[in-house]
Parts: sequence; C-alpha cells; structure tokens
Amino acid sequence: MFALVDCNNFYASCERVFRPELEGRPVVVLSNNDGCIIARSNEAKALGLKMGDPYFQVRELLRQHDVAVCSSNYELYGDMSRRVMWYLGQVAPELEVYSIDEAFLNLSGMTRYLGDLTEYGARVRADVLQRTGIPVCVGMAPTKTLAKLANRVAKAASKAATPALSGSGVLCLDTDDKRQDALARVGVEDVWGVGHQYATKLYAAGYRTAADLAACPLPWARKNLGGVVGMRLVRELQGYPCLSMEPSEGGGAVRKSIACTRSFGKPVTAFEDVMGAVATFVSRAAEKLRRQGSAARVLTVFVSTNRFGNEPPPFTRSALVTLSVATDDTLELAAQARLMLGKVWRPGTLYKKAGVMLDGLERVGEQQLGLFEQPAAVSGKRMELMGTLDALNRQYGKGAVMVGSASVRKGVGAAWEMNREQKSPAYTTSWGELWRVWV
DNA sequence: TCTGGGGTCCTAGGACCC
DNA sequence: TCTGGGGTCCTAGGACCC
Repeated sequence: MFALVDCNNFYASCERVFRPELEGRPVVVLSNNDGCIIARSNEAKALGLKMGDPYFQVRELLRQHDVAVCSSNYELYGDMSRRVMWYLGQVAPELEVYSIDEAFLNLSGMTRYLGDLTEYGARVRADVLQRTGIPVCVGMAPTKTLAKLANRVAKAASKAATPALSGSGVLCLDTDDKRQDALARVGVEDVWGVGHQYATKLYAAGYRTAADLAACPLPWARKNLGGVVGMRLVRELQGYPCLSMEPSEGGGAVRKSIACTRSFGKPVTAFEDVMGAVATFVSRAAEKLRRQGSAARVLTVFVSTNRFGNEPPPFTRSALVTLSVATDDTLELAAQARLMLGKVWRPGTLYKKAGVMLDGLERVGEQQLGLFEQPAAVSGKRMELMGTLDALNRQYGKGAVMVGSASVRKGVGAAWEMNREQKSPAYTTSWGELWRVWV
C-alpha cells in the first residue's frame, strides 16, 4: 500500500498559519514578480479564480471580494514543507518527498501494525495539522497512481458544501469496489499522468472518466499515451503497481539538472545588468550543486525578450559550453557564463528574462578527467574557497559574499530585480523577521 | 505598466561501432 | 540482380509533474 499526503492549498495555508485572521477570507499567492496566481484558498477557488490567472487581469476582482494577496515567499514555504516532511518521515518506514507539498509513504509490510488504515490516515492528518498548522489530505491505495486519485477524491469530498456530506479528507482504496467507485468519480483529465494533450486525445476517443481509462486496451495506451508510460498508467489504475518508491534521504532527491531562471521586474538593456542577473543565477545554481555534492559538465545560458510582446517578435537565444572537467566552482562557472552571454548578446535589445542551467552532473570527487587534465584540475584550494563562501552566506545571509559581476551599488536595487509588493516576512528562518505575538 | 520557475522521463532519429 | 544484423551514444523534442 502507498499513501499520498498532499497539503491543501499549500502556499495559501502557509500564509494563514502566521496570519490567522485570514481564516475564512479568500487568499491567493502570486508567482515571482507578482505575475500570476499560483495558489488559492478554497474561498478564492470558489470565486472562480484560476491557477495561472495573470494578476493584472484579476486585480479588480480581487479587490471587490477583499481577497488577501500575497507575493510568494519560498523561504517560508520551504521551511514549512521541511516541517511537514520531517513528521511524515516519522510515521512510515519509507518516505518519498515528491514535491514541496506532497509525499508518498510506503506502507507495504506495515499494514498489520498500523491497524485500520483510514484511522491511521486520520491520525496523520490531525497530527500534521496540530504540529504545523497545515491541513492535508491522505489517499491510500495499492499503486501510486491510485493513491493520487484517492487523495483527489478525498480532497473533493472534504470541500463539499454540506458538512454532513463532507468527508474526512482521508480515503483508502483497499477493496475493488472502492477502487471502481473512486475511478468513476474522477475525470480522465484529472488522472496523474494525463495532461492537456492526452486528455484531448482521450476525449476524442471516447474516454471520459478514470474508470474508462482503466479499461483501455494496453496497445491503444502504448500507441497514444507515450509508449510504455501510457501502459504503466493504465496498469496502475487497474491496481498493478508499476511505479516504485524513490525514497528521499535527508535533503531530498539528487537532481540530474539544476536551473536558476528569472523574469526581470522590468526590461533590461545593458550587458552588465543582464550579466549581474546571470552571475547571481550562476551563484545560486552552483550553491544548489554543492549542496547535493555534484559538479556540472554542461552550462547553458539563455536570454529572452518579453514573450507576450508582438513587436519585435519575442525570442530566446541560448548558448552552452561543455567543460572538459565537471566543476562546482562558482567563479569558473561565472567566467564561462560571461562568455556564453557574450555569444547570445544582441545590443539594443530589451531583455525580460535570463537563466542558467547546469547539466551533465557528476558526483564531486568522481569527475571524469580529460585525457590531458592533471588530477590537480579539481583544485583543493578552490573547493576550500567555495566551502568558505557557502559558510559565510549561511551565517550572514544570502548574498553576503558574491561574485563581483553580481554586485550592485549599495542602496540601489539591481536593474533586473523582481517585483514582490506583498511579501510576508520569513517568520521561521530569519531572526529579524520572527513572528510577533502580543500577549 | 503588468503574464513563474524548476524539474522528470521517454522516443525517435542520426552517427557511429563491429 | 544482389546489397545483414545488432548494438551504443547523443540530441532534440514532446509529454508530463508540481
């Protein structure tokens, strides 16, 4: 048996934990740059607000309904997530942190000790709420895909308008009847692994519900739903596990690629300004790289113009370099990034976005050396320097020490800085921003 | 004025190997 | 007229996830 624990309206719930007066009031959380809506409380959903709605388009509606608007605060959400995940790690033998707000638990071999699974789920739910203030739903089933589906049904039931009909936020599909019943309640477009393209295809072929999809012939699934992926999907819905746990120890999964990309608060034209952004992104990406003990062989830099503009037509240009030896050295990556930016640079362009990506990751200390590289290429001194850099930034705050090209004049924000007009404090991760309680 | 960011896996096709 | 069989590696692109 697998359980999927999913936080309800996670970012909105995080904001509410520290602003209880928002309880009952619609809340939305905006993406970076206050661009669009990425999280909504139930009340906000009820107003018809959609995921991805551009903020400037719904601003008036939000005002009319007195919706609380929050800029995204990933430090806060990340920290709240760690608390939830830490607890979940205590109540199951195996934990897979699937995303910032969801985790799979492997309950195999445990069911006889856990007793009634619905009760177990209810206990997990109550404990997470008590310990972190975050409401969650729990879905349990013999496959991961069915656990996701169970969670979805549980969530829908817990929102039902009539309290008498509202479920407990927990659903366990431990019999074939329950499985069939749940499958029939979920639209095929809401199945985990069915996106927009597949949903269209499925509808055209007459598949409407998850139950229809579960009865789909495997060759059809193979042909139309991405090959082996589609077959697994159907089998999982039938109750045959095809996806296994990918347990996350400690800090979570080791990434195979690492990116840092941002839209700018306003268009930027000066090379050194964009370079400042790129240097900052390289630094952050390299920090992530070192945190997971990896080194990168491939560095990509890209710049884009406003993708919603028409004139001149929007474009993205990117350049990549393959290093002879993988590195986690910010300075080396930043120097390469400058060269890459030079390659794609077109003077006089209004840039709206830039980013860097690191690929071809290898474990530090196990990097493949080039034919003509001395082992000393992986320099001990530089590693020490990077260790010091990370330690300083941990102790004195992000950006305490940075590469020169990322720096800006004191008191003047970077030209590319994002807009975040309504950011909440880092209540749990910054001494200067602790939650204040008046007694 | 204003439209996010960061990942994964799979397939197909080309280049190349013996 | 005839012109094999079996691989690997890499990349680009497409689909999906949150």
